[in-house]
Amino acid sequence: MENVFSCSRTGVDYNLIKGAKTFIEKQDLLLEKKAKLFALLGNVVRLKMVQLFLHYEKMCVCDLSDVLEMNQSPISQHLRKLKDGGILSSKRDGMTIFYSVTPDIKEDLIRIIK
Amino acid sequence: MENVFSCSRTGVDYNLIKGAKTFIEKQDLLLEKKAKLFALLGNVVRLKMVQLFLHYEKMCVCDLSDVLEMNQSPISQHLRKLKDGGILSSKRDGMTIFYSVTPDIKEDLIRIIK
DNA sequence: ATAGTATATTAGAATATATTAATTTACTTA
DNA sequence: TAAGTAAATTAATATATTCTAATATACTAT
Repeated sequence: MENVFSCSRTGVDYNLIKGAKTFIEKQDLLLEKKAKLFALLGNVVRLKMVQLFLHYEKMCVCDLSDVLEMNQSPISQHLRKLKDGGILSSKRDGMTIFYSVTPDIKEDLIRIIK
Repeated sequence: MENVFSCSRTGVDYNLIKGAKTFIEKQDLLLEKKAKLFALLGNVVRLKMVQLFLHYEKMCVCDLSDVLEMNQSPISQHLRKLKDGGILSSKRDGMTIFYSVTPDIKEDLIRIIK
């Protein structure tokens, strides 16, 4: 069997390596999912949006456009990403579409953003 | 004075908009900092690394290379980013450089990653 | 129906990110 | 001191991200 370890260093506990491999592989899907959430929050515009939603309950594209002083297009695009990621939900009210934090994830967001 | 609001919708509380603007501007630097942290955790390789460090205390480049089955170069590059971001610290021990979570940030990481 | 408005989408350009491959650095140890 | 090893760096490529600008869609309200 060929050597699957990268370095020829001594004093390494190969069982520990194997254990760590199993440990991290078991969480693969979960960590992938979490990484996606963090990536969404890793853009300062989206993080500001989420922070606003945590304090103002609901806002429309125009509101965010005014508050963040950005064009409507990128606001819409960020909102879609947040919606696709399950962070936001939307609901039409007359001519306006209001976004708000998806209830399921609200507590997680508060804990994460603190 | 020209109209600084993006939509000509009615029934909007402009004081609320201004309030939200102030609210978010006050947190600008903090949110920028947090977004950087989330961006670091937003890559699944780095997230796995951090998760490993939270459970195994310290690891070297070779360990991570073996556990994550990746070449040494990208491991080193991710480690540098995590170090630059204040998440990891390093310490040489003989021929090996061990990385570990910076104590200051450990509790935050546990809370965030959960 | 028609006009108007809020929002969504698309294409394109600029920038950022992540990996590979090769090389260099910095240290250890014989 | 010289050879060897772990780790860091660099350059190049591929891919992803974010914004702008233009256009399309979906609804409202007259």
